[in-house]
Amino acid sequence: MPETSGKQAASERVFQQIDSGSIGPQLYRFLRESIIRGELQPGQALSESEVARKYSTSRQPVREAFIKLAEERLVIIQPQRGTFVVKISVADVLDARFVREAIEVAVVQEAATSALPSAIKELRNLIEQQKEISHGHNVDFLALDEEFHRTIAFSVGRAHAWRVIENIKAQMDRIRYLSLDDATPIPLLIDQHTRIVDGIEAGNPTEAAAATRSHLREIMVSLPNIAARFPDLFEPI
Amino acid sequence: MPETSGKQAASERVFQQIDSGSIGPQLYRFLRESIIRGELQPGQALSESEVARKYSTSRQPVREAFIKLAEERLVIIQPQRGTFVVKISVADVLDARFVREAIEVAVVQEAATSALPSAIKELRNLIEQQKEISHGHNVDFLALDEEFHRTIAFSVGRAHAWRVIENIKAQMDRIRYLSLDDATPIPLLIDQHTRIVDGIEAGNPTEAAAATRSHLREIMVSLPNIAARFPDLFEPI
DNA sequence: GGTACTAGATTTGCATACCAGACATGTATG
DNA sequence: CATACATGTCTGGTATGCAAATCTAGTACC
Repeated sequence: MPETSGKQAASERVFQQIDSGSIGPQLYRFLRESIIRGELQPGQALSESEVARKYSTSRQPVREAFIKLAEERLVIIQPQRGTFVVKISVADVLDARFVREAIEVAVVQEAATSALPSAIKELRNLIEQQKEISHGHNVDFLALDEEFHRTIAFSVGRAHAWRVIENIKAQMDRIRYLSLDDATPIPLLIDQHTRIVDGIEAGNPTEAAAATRSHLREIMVSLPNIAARFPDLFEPI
Repeated sequence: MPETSGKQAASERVFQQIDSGSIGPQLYRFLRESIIRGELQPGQALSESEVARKYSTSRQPVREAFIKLAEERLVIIQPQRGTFVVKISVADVLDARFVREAIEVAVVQEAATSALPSAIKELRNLIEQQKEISHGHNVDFLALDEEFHRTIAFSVGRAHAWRVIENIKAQMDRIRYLSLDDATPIPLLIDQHTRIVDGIEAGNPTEAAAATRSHLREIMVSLPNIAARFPDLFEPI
């Protein structure tokens, strides 16, 4: 214990990446990513004190992180029993998808009526980057895909709408990480991205919306397969 | 201090209404309502220890409530400075309205294609109740209005979508409480509700969506007036 | 062998103690 | 008079201790 006070040297912590701010939110982001990536298995127990020990902090920030995760339905806190990574619920995924489609379609329609040329250029640029992803690096595609959707929202000043989507999206992302290999082929997704930008550039909200809808419905194709392949990770229906 | 242990008799607490669960979430709901109703003024400081004393609890649950309120942008936590009720931001209200419209239009469209007769009956019933509200009891109308919208969502199994709306709605509700007297006349709002249900019953998603959109845009009419009338309660642009 | 019970270990919720940073105020200094 | 500075008091962030509920293991008993 070389530290004189409670505050730990930030660089000692495993989860300290480029994160800033106080420990609670940092832990939240770290655990959230771990759950989404499947590194923390559905059903697994997460005790406050255990996590606190592991990351050299106290129970307090851990507790705050747990509460946030519980609001997103990524963990469930059972008082006096324990906190557990929730199994993936098909219903939750579909609920999240529904809300995401509703918001994102509205955003894209706005973009189709008012996006600046610079934004369209940025989107085309992102699509080019997506094309350059080597076969098998599907994780990299996920990041670029997220950036693509976020860029659309920000291009019309809908940062708040994106924040709502971002929260909700966690449930969908768990599926995407599970289906890294047998999901919709990347070239097809890139085509869909292209259609979206085409609709935006053409100033055609209807077309852009339709393209966004079919793009966001791809997950409904892979979902049943994934649920069948990993029954242990899913909530029984 | 007649209590032997830390746990207080629940009935002693002011905010104990019909609330259940642990103290943190209860406090959250209570403070949230207080802010929405304007009983806690925008700009007002809320110290953790002060609130804890006032409601005979410790700082811990208060802290959890503050964090939740901060996520909804109802308060802002400034470390080592204080926590303050945020002034109403016109941009935040419009952001919330945009997302709400997107989600709720999607829900209503679903309702128009698959709502059961029993749900339609319930909605008509709610409209009748709204008509019976005596002049000047606008607060009662707010409750029935909320129930109307929630009923539509639940009638098509979109509880999750409603939960998202509910969170976001806080920003809009602050305006509605400020504009209790000079807002859109209640009979007009009831007409709009009727149009929505008509569209649903007719199985006409387009009509139901259009009615919902215009209904949810009413706030944009009153917003500038309110912002002009209560400049102190609003974030300077 | 099976069942009821008890003791211990864990769990989260809540309370309390301590810390560093921000701020207001009063004072000394130019 | 103005400015720099010391200081006391507030804040939220963190650490820790305690209580109640729950689960587990083992044991005694039938």
